[in-house]
Amino acid sequence: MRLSTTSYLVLGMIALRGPSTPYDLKRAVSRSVGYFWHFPHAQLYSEPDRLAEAGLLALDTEDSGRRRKTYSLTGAGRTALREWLAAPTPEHFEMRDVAELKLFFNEAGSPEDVDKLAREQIRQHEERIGIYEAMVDRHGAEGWAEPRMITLELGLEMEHAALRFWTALAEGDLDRLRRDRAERDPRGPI
Amino acid sequence: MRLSTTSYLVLGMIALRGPSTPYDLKRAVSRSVGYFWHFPHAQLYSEPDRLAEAGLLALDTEDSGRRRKTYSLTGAGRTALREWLAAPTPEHFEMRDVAELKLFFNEAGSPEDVDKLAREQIRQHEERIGIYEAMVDRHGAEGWAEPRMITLELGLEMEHAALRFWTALAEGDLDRLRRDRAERDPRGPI
DNA sequence: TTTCAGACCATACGATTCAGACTATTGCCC
DNA sequence: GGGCAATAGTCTGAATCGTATGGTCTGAAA
Repeated sequence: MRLSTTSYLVLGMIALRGPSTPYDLKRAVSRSVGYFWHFPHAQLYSEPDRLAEAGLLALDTEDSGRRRKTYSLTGAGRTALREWLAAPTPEHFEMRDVAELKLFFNEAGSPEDVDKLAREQIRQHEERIGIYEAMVDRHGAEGWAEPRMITLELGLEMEHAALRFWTALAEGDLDRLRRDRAERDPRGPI
Repeated sequence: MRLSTTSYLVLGMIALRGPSTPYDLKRAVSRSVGYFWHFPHAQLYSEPDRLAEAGLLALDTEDSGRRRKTYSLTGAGRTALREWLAAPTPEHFEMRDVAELKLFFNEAGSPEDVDKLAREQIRQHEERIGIYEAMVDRHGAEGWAEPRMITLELGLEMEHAALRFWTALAEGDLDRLRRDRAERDPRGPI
């Protein structure tokens, strides 16, 4: 069976959290990786069944009340996950950013559009930075010891990059952005 | 009819390029927005027909040889595009980054995995920066006058952010990343 | 003149993904 | 025992996806 990113998301989440119900997964995803990659929750209900069929998860069904289904990793599941983690990652990230698309097409619109767009993006990215910082705070100064907090740092770096860009654009000072970048990364182009 | 991001991609591209065949669109996309957002080319063949049906594009079919179909914007099409460009953009960008996912689940793998991942990402982002810089060069120092070059600047800013992160991770110096960021964005959290 | 490579161009299709509406259950407070 | 929020799960039609396949045109080698 072909394993998709969603498959590994499920395997990974169960590896980190221990045995989980689809609802557990849904909540865990929405409070972590869901911030940068959206996975529709319906998949988190159907995917575990596929994985169980393939022998990568073991299923345990409550025999009273809601009959919740709890899935746990099998040896094969853990192996599949480990192999994925160790394998090369050739795909470059994909940045699905509607704002960037609109910016690209701005010639077809009016200049005020760009202005409004930039201000809106600044607000959005500041808000997101606030959320991420709050998460960092909640885990205390020693949070960085926790491996799964590390991605937050990547998220913050990206958010700040976007914020700098839209701010420079709003202030009509893209040249300064370029100069700053050149200064900071002295290795220069390539 | 419900217009998707792909719809606006097609409308926008035709607005920028003038009348185009699906193949034109496919190439234009692959050399521009395709770098940050992947659109499967099959859609660029089917979507124009939907838009033509909705009256947003006009269709002109070659009457010899390949019978290529050329689509151009109608008034309604231009209006739809303008409205989209002027409308708010509530969605936050989505960063589909398999490397980030793997990093999040790294507890389930081995430390060498993270190391390999980081080195690979550094290579990838440096390569991509090279590509973007080459594009900038090709358009000369005055390139920034061209509106559609602006998105490249956002792309570069994001690439450098990712590069800084993975470099810091490889060097085990995430704290420095945080300090640098705090220094650069003195407004602090939020 | 034939043929062949390689670019150009287009469609088809089954599988997966998707949004989001909809339903049902549970625990708890009043 | 009514109301409500949180919990938990299902369904559906539509959109999207990757990929395989199959034409067509140009130019240069043979």
